[in-house]
Amino acid sequence: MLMNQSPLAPMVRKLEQWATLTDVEREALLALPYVLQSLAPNEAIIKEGDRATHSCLLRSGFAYRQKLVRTGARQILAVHMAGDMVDLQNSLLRIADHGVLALTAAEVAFIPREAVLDVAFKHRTIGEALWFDTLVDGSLFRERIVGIGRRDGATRIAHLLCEFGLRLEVAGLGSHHEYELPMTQEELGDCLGLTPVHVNRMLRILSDEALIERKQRAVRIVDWAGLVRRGDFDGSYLHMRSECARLWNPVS
Amino acid sequence: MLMNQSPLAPMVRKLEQWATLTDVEREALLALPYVLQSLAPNEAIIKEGDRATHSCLLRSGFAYRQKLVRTGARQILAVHMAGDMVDLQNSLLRIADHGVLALTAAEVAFIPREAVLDVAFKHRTIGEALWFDTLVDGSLFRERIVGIGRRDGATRIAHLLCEFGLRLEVAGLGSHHEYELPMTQEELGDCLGLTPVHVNRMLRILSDEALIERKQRAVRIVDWAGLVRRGDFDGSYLHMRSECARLWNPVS
DNA sequence: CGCTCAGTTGAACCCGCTCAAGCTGCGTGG
DNA sequence: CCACGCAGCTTGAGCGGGTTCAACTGAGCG
Repeated sequence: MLMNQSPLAPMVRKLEQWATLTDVEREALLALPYVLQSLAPNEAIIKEGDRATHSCLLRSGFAYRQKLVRTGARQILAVHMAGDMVDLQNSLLRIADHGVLALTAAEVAFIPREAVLDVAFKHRTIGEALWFDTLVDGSLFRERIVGIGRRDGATRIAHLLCEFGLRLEVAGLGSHHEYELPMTQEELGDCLGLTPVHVNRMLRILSDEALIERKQRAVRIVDWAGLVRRGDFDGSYLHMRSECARLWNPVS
Repeated sequence: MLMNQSPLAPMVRKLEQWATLTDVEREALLALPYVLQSLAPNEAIIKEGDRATHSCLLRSGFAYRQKLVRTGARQILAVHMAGDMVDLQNSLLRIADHGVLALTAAEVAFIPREAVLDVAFKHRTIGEALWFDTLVDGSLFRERIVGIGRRDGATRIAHLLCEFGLRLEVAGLGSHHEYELPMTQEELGDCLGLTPVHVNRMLRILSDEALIERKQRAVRIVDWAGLVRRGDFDGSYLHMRSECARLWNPVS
């Protein structure tokens, strides 16, 4: 089993965060049919309103979900990174209620919706893991609602920086306290319900408070515990394995 | 099969919105083990941080999901009505990342988590319907993010009034253009990321614009098409059967 | 009849927005 | 190798939607 050479290997890695898979199950996942594709920044994976026939595994790069309002403003709903299944949501619901786009250059694998459902219901553990994955996405949406609804600008940004660092580290893409942000300040604003100008000012404040250091898009978190406090961050909502809890709960 | 007399009948009704069930499947659902309970307003169904062992069917009344921030502010994430499965999210994820409380007096049926999973994976159609149900919850979360992040107060309220009316009508609990709001203005505010004072003023504006009429909590939508426009409402995100589309798309 | 909770209204304030100008880094081409 | 262009970042000044604080009204209830 040459798992690491399969284009679908990142999906196996991801699902093993949620469940322990047997060899048979891993093979069943790797045997899924797929079509590979490379995407340029801002190229659409699926457009709002489209009929989704395929699910999409993000193999490299970053992607984001978005919705537009009548005035033309954009709201970014979530940012995804290599290993994420970026379109279980839309593909299972059939009609896409939101768009998914490449944030950076990205490689994706499209898997037919029916094949995903078949493997999910043939192998209960896989099914539970996929379902769980969509539920964790939901948990991130909930935390986003709380942030935008009830936290001020600086807190929102601090929170996002914590979340992003942790997710990158768990995905094996970097360190939680030093990484490259793949988005512009405008995109950050659309993510957090702020204007780019305000994002800029709030980032400066976090720097001035000696919580982070920045050089272009590179972020170094100088005072992790401080940023966690500043961002009112409690990572339980990420539903990661318990080992990670030390990162947002400095006491334990 | 005395379906209508089973306390679990509302769940069957709900799932049949998402899938066509056979008699065998209906019976399998009604045969699920459960424990009934009555709840007073603001009584907790599950608290944030608890280990969830049961899923919960809301048989009557209203319930809501919430998260608290450090400052003490509350964000209401979703409001649920009779027939909704209010805790698939938490119970499948095991550790509750948000609390669920009764909004009004309510009757619920607790179903063991494992029994739900068993029936979902034994009957694929049921499994798909339950999964679909959690995905639709996710879709509502996404729309909420858009509203709070990118729409102003009056628009948010108009949008919520449209959503609520439609959901009540589809659940068989009322008419989309005339119903009783089960929440206080403070709760509305916590739902929409506004203060109660501002909710009050925005409701007045919608009245002044002759879109709605109010008498205490009773809402009558005088100009449905106008409110849909005012609230930038497009109900696709509810993923209802296509017949409903006429309600938010006055053209067709 | 008086208490309490929800709703209503007014006035002052402030966080975040808007508009606008300048800056920085970097790719491109002459 | 420099000039140019452009996209993203930075900073300032003024404005406004929504908040905060506070007082008052009204309905339900013991």
